[in-house]
Order: sequence, then structure tokens, then C-alpha cells
Amino acid sequence: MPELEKTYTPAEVEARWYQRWLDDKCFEADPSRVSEKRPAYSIVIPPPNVTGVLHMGHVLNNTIQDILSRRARMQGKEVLWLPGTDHAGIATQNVVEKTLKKQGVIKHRDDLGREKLVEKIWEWKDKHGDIIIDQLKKLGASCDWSRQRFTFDDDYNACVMRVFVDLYKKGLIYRGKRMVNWCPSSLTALSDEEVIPTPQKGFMYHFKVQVVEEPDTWLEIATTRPETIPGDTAVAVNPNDPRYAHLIGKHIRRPLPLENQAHLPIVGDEHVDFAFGTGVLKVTPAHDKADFEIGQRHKLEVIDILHPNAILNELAGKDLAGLERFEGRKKAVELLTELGVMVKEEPHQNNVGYSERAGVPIEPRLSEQWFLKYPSVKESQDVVAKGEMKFYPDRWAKVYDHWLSGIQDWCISRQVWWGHRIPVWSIDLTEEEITQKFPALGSVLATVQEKLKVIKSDVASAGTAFVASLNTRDGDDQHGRLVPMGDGRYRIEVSTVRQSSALEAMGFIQDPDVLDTWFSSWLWPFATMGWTGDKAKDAANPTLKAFYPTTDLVTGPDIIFFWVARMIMAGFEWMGELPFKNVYYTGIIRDKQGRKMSKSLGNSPDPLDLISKYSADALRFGIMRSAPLGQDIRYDEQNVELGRNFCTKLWNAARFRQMQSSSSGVSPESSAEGVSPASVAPVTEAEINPTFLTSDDKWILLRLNTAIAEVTAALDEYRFSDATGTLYRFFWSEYCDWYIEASKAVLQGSDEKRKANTLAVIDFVLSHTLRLFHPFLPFITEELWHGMGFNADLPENQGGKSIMFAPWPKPLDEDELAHFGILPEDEATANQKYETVNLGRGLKSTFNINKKVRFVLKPNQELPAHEVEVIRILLNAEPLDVDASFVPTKGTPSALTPLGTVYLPLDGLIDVEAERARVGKDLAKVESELEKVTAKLADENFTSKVPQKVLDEHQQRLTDWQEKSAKLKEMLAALSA
RNA sequence: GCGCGGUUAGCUCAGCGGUAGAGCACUGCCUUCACACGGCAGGGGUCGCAGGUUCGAACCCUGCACCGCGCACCA
Repeated sequence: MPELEKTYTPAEVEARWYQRWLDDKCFEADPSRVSEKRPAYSIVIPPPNVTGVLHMGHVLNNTIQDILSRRARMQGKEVLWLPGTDHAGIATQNVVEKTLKKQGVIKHRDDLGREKLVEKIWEWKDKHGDIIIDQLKKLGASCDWSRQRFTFDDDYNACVMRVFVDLYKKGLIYRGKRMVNWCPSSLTALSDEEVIPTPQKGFMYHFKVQVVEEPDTWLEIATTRPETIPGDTAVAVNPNDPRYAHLIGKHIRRPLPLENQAHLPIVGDEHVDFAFGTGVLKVTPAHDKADFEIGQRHKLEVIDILHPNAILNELAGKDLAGLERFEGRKKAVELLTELGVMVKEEPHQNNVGYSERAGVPIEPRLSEQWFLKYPSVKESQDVVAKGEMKFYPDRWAKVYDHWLSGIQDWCISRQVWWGHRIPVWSIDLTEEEITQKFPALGSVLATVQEKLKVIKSDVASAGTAFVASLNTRDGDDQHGRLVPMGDGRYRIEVSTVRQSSALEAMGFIQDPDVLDTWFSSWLWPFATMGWTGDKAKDAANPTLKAFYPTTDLVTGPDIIFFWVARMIMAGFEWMGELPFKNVYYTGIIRDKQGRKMSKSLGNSPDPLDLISKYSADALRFGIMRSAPLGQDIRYDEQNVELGRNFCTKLWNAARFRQMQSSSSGVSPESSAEGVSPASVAPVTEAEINPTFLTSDDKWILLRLNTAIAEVTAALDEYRFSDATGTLYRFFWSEYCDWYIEASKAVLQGSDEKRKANTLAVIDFVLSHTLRLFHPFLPFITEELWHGMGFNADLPENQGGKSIMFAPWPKPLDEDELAHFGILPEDEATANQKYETVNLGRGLKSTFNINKKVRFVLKPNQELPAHEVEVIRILLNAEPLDVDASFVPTKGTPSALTPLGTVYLPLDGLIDVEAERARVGKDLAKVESELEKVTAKLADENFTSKVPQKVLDEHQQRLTDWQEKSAKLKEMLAALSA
């Protein structure tokens, strides 16, 4: 057995083992190894942004995935943990643009242009994109790095294109002019999910407008956005509002802009809540979603008064044009005041939508965007509702269901350059031009025109209803659409995976927009496995076949809509199957004050600092210990410190074992004699000989059994903090504090055979403990596994090479327990001994005795010499006299224990009064308990209704308390005599 | 407004119908030959509040309060 260093040096050990695991290809999954006997286990990583740096959320999330993966390996499964990164369109482009601006390379993205900027971003990605990957390696993540994917790789891009064209063909993707969430900072549309409603302190401005037809009548209007008045094209009141109904149809004079005080109609619309504000609503169809809808109902003009960057344009009038929107607000109030129409302004709090990425208020804006009607919604909803896919904790199933029930079309286009470009080419032509250039489209054109006659109102939506194949090339990967533009012209759209150059030659132009990042992320579970969309190819893809659907997904509940729900839909739509069987939602990591971790608060520790200070194992253990299922996590560095301490304890306990191996000359008994059960790893010392097992040995083997069962069950149910709790308790309290201390009775003795047997038990327990710990503490367990020699004599793939392939421990079964001669009651036997020790130590402590001292045990049963020796050692007694006829000096401190009365003879130091007080205190406690039980048992209401089992328990309690009470009274009497 | 969590020892949490628990922190003692990143002992809680069900409630039910989160609304 090699010597273990006196102190553990995690930095060196962790680096060494991780490299070794990589060199030995321990993390690489091989689909050809999957069989009935060796089932597949797979997880796809939630891909971190390429711009990302590791934060505590990643640590939590990836530690969990690593624990699951490593345990699955030990269970003999073929494990694929598939890693990668996300191109994170807007975020990444923002980061690179900002960097380039800082470096003075550009002032604006247009300085470089699309192609050059994308080139720069690729450069940046190649240089910095793997930072977070390297950090994950430091954490010990056992991902199959040979399969690392990026959502913007060529292969992946092909998947995205394929999916887009497929949805386009199915008529689920359409282009439309809609109110969208516009980010004036990133200059792009956002999906509803990317908008965070944020409470905002502002003002409600009241101003009045004159009714044109009744100059004496003024209407008071309340608004939070006076700067949009120039964009107003009506005011609306509720037709059921008696105050205003009669004014419907009349007009008001719009106060701004001053040079264009237009007359606006007063319209009646049920949407107006007459309890809110003044009951009169200014209608700005260009800058408010609800107003836009009112505008549509009443065919109102749309006046867009904002530039894309939210600076007011010339339509806002000469006083406001050129101002930023919040400046414009101030100016508008000034103007209204000067006009004498400002009535009042009151403080007002409302929710303003903020861009999740840019952190600025979004602007509702009318623009042409691409939308997706979600596919496979019903299947996706059912699979969770029916429990075929399980959510942990399951309350998220409700949230998921609720969102799917009210699902809105997804705005998938983004006005940035870094991302998958929308694969649609189009050309706008007149009827004549179409007939001339594309005669084959004649019949399609005729159909469109026929349809238009029926649907006269909404030209655009009428057009999107037509799906047609364009004859430039047939096949699944290309589809066309003819859309009337409303001005007599028609747009021919072609969505295709690979016809770009031919189309461009014909004058088609590709749509400039890119797709929402999540439009690629939702394909992650199968696109990363080499999916092509070609049925034959995919059926022959061994990775997909072996590892899809994946087993577990581990992610945060904050992306349940962004990602989880969409992956489920994509899974059904293209794989015809759910993408994962279980979803584990982590909590959110908060600081000690319960605040979310954020860069701006500076309350987010750098995991790499923690790793170098405490080790990756410590960080993992600390974070898992404080991560109960479904609860947010209060992060406290003390937990990591505790993890570090725990590793040190483990290390020292292993060293202790090594220091005992003087008897290593003892040869292992033949395995025919000391049968080694299948789950038992060969021990380095000797086989366990059942005849030499002490009560402590039996006790620790039973406790080990319990620990194995508990940890296994906890992991099966994703209760990670329970698992770490069990490990901590078992190893520290049970193994180190009790068993090792008790076993010193043998180890410090002279019976070499018994010593060897105790060491065999220790080796057995340690080899199991290390395996139980390995998913949580991969590095130190691997180091000790080899350092202790537990790997020796094991087959390469079953722990010989690495503990990560050693079999996951199983509790001893009935046969094995019988073989060792272990009975369930053995646990109680040892417990009685330990309780006796506890009480004896209590005496010592009460009387402030630090040295070795004489104890006397007046036993109530016969005690084997070995047991006495254990008690002596645990009590640190010198000597421990066992004397059934012991008569103590009056006032000798004593304690009632399960094994008899323990005395602490204090020659010449006896304080009778103090002892009487102490015993009196004990008695008071016992009497109070006795009273409670007696009262209960005297109550017929209780005794007649309670189950027999409870009644028995209470009876037993009564007897116990009575006995104790009697003895204590006896002791008191002796003290008083 | 609707919904979901949470409220137990100073802190973080477990317990979810039958004698209130753990870890940390705290206090005292101990540098005893695995470990002071340690050992031993100890103090500390009317389980948010008010009702109800029950022989019995931290646990089940109802209402309320406070903290956090989501959805909807937000002129």
C-alpha cells in the first residue's frame, strides 16, 4: 500500500486526475456498448453562452448533472453527458460590439457591415468561447468532450435550416406586421418571454382636451406617456360609460404637436375600463399593443413617432423631434403646461417591460417580423399532464401546463447579425411580371386572386393562407408562398435549405433577419446527436438510437418556457418522441440576504476562487449540501468550508487506516472460506471472518447498509441534500466518531487475528464509502481509491482503472447478513454501549474532569471483556472497574445507563450537595415526563381510541420512566442518608 | 386579481398526525500517538398568527399576516 501524504493537496490531485480521466477516455460514450445488460443513460447539458463565465448557478446545475452521470456509470450504464455552448445571438453580438467599440475599432456595427462583424464574432468565439468549458473541467464535469457542440456549428446550422423550412412548409411560420417588443438598445424585436415586467415609479399625467363640437366640454385624460400624444389618432371611452357615451362620434383637438393640432375621433371601445384613470383613453396605435388593437377595430391611422432607437422623429413635431423618449416626456409636459391644459401629475407606479438582455424599457413597435405557431402543443401538454415525463419538483408541471394553455405565437426573427439567418428569399413583383418571369406560378396566382375576392379585408393574412411549391426545384427542402402585398404587387417567398445562389440569380433577396437563439436551442437534445432530418440517415445513427430520448434534464425553472417547453415540442415534432424522461429543476442561488446573485450587486462569488481556496470537491459538496429539492439556495461560503473540512476528515480517516497496516503480513483467507459477496470489493487486508466480528463491527456494517439504502433512494428521487446529509452523518458521526474510536479497543490490543479482521471491516466500509461518495467528491475519492489500493485486483472496467466504474454499493442482503451472523438487534446492542459511554462522559464533563480517571460500572447484565474494553477506551477511563457489588461512597456521582449504573468515584472531592442537586434535576425531568405519560394513559378517551401500537409505546414509556424515577429516588435517598 | 413556494434553535434547513431534530454559529474543557479544517460536553425553540378537525397537530382543514416567485392587468 503506498503511503498517503500527511496533508491532502487538492489542486495537484484534481488536475492530475482530471487529465488522467481525459487521457483514458473515461467520459466518452460508445453507443455500441449499449445493450440490455448495459442500458444507456444520457443527459444533454444546458449549453452555457459562449460569452459566459462560470457562476454559482452553473456550479449547482453541472454538479448535479455530474453526480447523476457518475452514479449511472457506477451502476454499469453507458453514459453520455453531452456538452456544448450556445451562440446566444443578441448577448454575444452585444459583448463583441461593445468590446470593439471600447477598442476603438468601430463606432457602430455598420462601420464593419454584416459579414465583417460576423467574422469578428467568430474570431472572438474561437479565442474566448471555451473559457466556460475549461471552467467546467475544473469543477470535475465528466462530459464527453469529444462530442462538444455549438449551436452555430455548420451541422447544427443545417438542423436549424431544415426545421425552419419544414415549419414553413407546414404553414406554421408566417411573416406579419405586428406589434412586437422592440428593444431600442439592441435594435431588435424580442419574444414575450424576453420581456421582464418591472415595477417603475413614475407619474400619471392628467391633461385636458377640448371637444371640437362642444367647445365648452373638456375631457380629462390620464397618461403615463405624454410624449406619445403626437402619435394619438383617437380617444376612446367605454360605450357603457354614462359620462361619455354621448360624445362618441364627436372629436377632440389633439394638443400636440403644436403645429398640427389635429381633430381626433372619439370612439367607443369596450376595452376601456371606466374605473381606471379618468375613463378616457388616448389611443396611440403605433406605440401600445392594446391601442393598436383598438386602432384596428376602428380603422385608425397609425402614426409612428419614434425612430428604432426610441428617439422621437419628425412626426412628433418640431418641439419633440430629436429628443430621446424620456427627454421627450419632460418636454411634452412643459408644452402641455404652457398650453394650460395640464391638470395635474401624480406619482404612479406601474409595470414597464424591460429587455431581459439589454436592461432597458422595451418599446411596443409595429414592425414586420416572422412568427411561429407552436407545433405539437397537445402532445407536449399531455406528456407532462399524464406523468409520462416527470418534473421534479412536480409543481412546475402546473406552471408548464398553464403556459401551454395560453400559448401565443412566437416571434422568432431578430434584427441582429450573429445567428442563423432566416432561410427565406423573396421578390416583389406585379401580376404581369409574375406571368412573364414565372409562368408556372399562373395557377397559384389565380388561386390567390380568387381568395382575395373572398377575403377583402386583411390582405396580408389572406396571403399567408396560401402555400405552394415553387417549381425551381422540387423536394422536401424547398417551399414557396405567394403573398399579395395589398398594393397590387405580389411577393414570392421561397424557403429553402440550399437554393440561395440560384434564387439570387433570379433576383430574389434573402431576408436580413436571424432567428431567435432559442429557435436553435430547442433542437439541442437531438441536433447535438447528429440528427439530420433525413429519416433513413437518422434511423441509422447509432448515437440517436442509443441515447435519445435522454434520461434526465437538469435546468433552472426560469427557462421552463424559453427552453424546456420548446424542446418538448421540438422533440415530438421531429423525433416523434419526448426528448427526456425527467426534468429536474434546480433552485435559484441567492446570497445570505436572500437576494439573487447578480454582477451589479457584486454578491456573486467566483467559483474558480472557491475552487482554488477550498477545492472543487469542497465546492461541490458544500453546494449540494445546501440544495434541497425545489428550494432556492442560500449560498454561504461556510458550506464550502464545511466541504473542505469533510474532505480533510476523509483523508485523515484513510491515513489512520494506513497507519494500522502493520499486520499486513496476514494472508487473505481463501475466498471459499470467508465468502466475499458479489457486491463486496476485494479488501486489501483480509476477508472478513464472521467469527471475529465484534458488536461494533456488526453495528457499523448495519449503519453502512442504512447509509447505502438512504443515499441510493435519495439519488433516485433527486434529493441531493438528503444524500449528502446521510453521507456526512454516516461517515463523520457513525464511522469516525463511534466506530473507529471503538475499534481502537481491538487495534491497540495484541490479538493479531482480531486486528486483521477489524482492518478487513474497515477496508470493507471504506471501499464502500468511497464509492458512495464518488459522485459528490470525484477527485479525493479517486485519489484514495488508488492510494488505499482498493483498485488492485479489480477488473479494469470495474474499478481497476477508476473508481468511477466501480460498482455502485448495494446493501448486504439477507444471505450476506446471515453469512456474517448479523442480526437486526445487533444495532441496539451497540447503541446501548454508546449511550452508556455518553452518560459516563456527561458525568466527567459535569465535574470538569479532563484527565484519565477511574470509572466503576455496576452492570445489570453480564458484559464480555471486549465490550468493557471498548467502553473503557471510549470513556477514556483508567481503569474501568466492573463491580456488580460496588457500594459507592456517599455522594459519588453516578448515571443510570442501559448497561447498569456508571459511577465516577471522586476520592476526596465529593460535593454531596452538588450531586444531590444534579440528581434532583434529573429526577424533575423524569417526573415531568412520567406525569405526561401517566395522564395520557389515565384518559379513557385516549386509551379507548388509540391504535394498539401507540398504546404499547406509551405503556413502555411509562415503565421506563417509572424505573428511572425509582432509581433516581433511591440515589437521592442515599445522598440524604 | 389568479396561482405557486416559504414562515421550526442566532443562521441554513430536516421533520408533515403519536416523547421537538441536524449542521453551522455560540459556551466550557481538551494540543490524548488519523484529523484543532480536530475531539468531548453543554446552553438555546410556547414550530408566523387566529380558528377548526382529532384522544392527540409543527404536521391535516379554514382564514389572516409577512417574505419570495410566476401569470394576468397596468391609460
